[in-house]
Amino acid sequence: MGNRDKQPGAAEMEVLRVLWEAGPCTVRDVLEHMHSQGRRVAYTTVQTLLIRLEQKGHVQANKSDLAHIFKAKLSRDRVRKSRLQSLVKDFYDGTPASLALHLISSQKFSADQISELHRLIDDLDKGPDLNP
Amino acid sequence: MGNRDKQPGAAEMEVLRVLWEAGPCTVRDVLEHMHSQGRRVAYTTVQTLLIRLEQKGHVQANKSDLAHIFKAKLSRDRVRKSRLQSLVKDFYDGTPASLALHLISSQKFSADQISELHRLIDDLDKGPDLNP
DNA sequence: GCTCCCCTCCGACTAATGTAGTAGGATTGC
DNA sequence: GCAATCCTACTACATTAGTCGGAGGGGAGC
Repeated sequence: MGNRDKQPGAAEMEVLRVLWEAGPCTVRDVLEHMHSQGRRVAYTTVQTLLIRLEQKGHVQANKSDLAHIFKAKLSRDRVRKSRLQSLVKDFYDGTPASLALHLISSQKFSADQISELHRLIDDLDKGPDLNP
Repeated sequence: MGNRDKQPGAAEMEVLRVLWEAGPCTVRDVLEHMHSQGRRVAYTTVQTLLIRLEQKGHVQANKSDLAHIFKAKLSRDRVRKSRLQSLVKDFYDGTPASLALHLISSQKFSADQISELHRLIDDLDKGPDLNP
């Protein structure tokens, strides 16, 4: 027990998001991205966040240049998966399908989405394991 | 900004879960439920958790008897909704339908679930707003 | 009445998280 | 070569979350 799959905190997530969207960044790059999205935060705050993420192994730092370049090691997909799993575990009986059913029975869909759904479900019928 | 919709922490969630499942409880009730699920924790820890939840308005305390009785005010459904929303906002473009599509295209379903899906989607076709 | 147990109240400590200031080295523009 | 600028490193502080111990009140049983 201990470091199971603890989600990054909110501020750390904001930084990760920038890294995912913009690719490898210096502290200043991240800062500017955040500022341009209206997020008011100090240079050193971003720096601290990046360093902590690095210490946790969620970010990789290239320190060969003066301004270090930080790159996300933890993928967006991994975090998404983990968040999804924890939601499903806590509220949908551990069964992703339950969540799917819940969504479909309670959300509004556009016509496009409905045909997409039809297509997907028909695929499900035919053979769940055809496309790798 | 500030207290938007901050999710309860992990330990608080455990306590809430007991309250949701077992209904109104004393500190000891919650403690015993947790112990019986193998969760090792001290009496006063549970007490603190309950009191903090009360301070946040997530739990209501009836103090007329010697042993106070705590009842969840924050519903499981509300937390579920909030967790779902935040997942969708962060990873599915703000569109629950995207999550639904993703789930359906990436998860395995049982035959039963597939027919359930068919049923639901057909309903979607006919009239999305028929059943209130 | 005395003792024991259970309960609440209060305080406390640690770790994590969010936030940022300051010091001082390196780079660059003149 | 010097000043302005940018960067890192270090330190710090507040808040929140998780954890629990001890003091002291009140009721139950002898």
